[in-house]
Amino acid sequence: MSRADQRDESDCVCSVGMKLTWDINDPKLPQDLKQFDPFQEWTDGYVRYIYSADDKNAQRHLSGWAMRNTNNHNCQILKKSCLGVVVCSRGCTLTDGSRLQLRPAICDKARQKQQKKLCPNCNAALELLPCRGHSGYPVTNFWRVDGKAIFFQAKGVHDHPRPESKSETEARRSSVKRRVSSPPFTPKRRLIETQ
DNA sequence: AACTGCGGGTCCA
DNA sequence: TGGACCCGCAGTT
Repeated sequence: MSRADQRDESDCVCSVGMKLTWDINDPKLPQDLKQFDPFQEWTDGYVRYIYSADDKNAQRHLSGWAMRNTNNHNCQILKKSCLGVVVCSRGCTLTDGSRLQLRPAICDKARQKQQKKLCPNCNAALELLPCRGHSGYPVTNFWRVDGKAIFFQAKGVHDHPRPESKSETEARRSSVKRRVSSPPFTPKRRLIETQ
């Protein structure tokens, strides 16, 4: 195993991370790097990148996918696994012709609340499509800081649509808040957001 | 309130 | 032994 990385070495438009041979679990990672990868928000597949330790997005271990922290009992390597995407159970079509693809809440409790809400478009139930892209289990992302570099490795191919990016979700949340503007008691009409 | 990372702990192959 | 996952804690946004 672990030779899955050799796939497309041919079209070497590849990243810095893929030009080198390394694994996130290696005792020694490549040193004295002269070049880094630009941050990749939507990684997919069995890929590796090497970011600069100065890259803000890499520092925050960001991803477009909704990734939650996973305890791997290794304080050197941060591991995250994908939560999938929240869709309308009826698969309704939005006015722009697209489908609802909400970002699953990262916090367990918040996600349970989220799943009880209804589709903001057609009021059908929401459905969480779990990620099964890594041999039946969620896609995993690994982050490891070493020297002036942040090493990133992903395992698995997402088998579901993309959720809203984090920034999109935050933008929507704050716009809803602005519209409703802190309701003290609102017994009715709290199905969309906020609580 | 929700996000993020940590780490103790369980279950299972 | 390692991976998936649950849970609570704590600091941050």
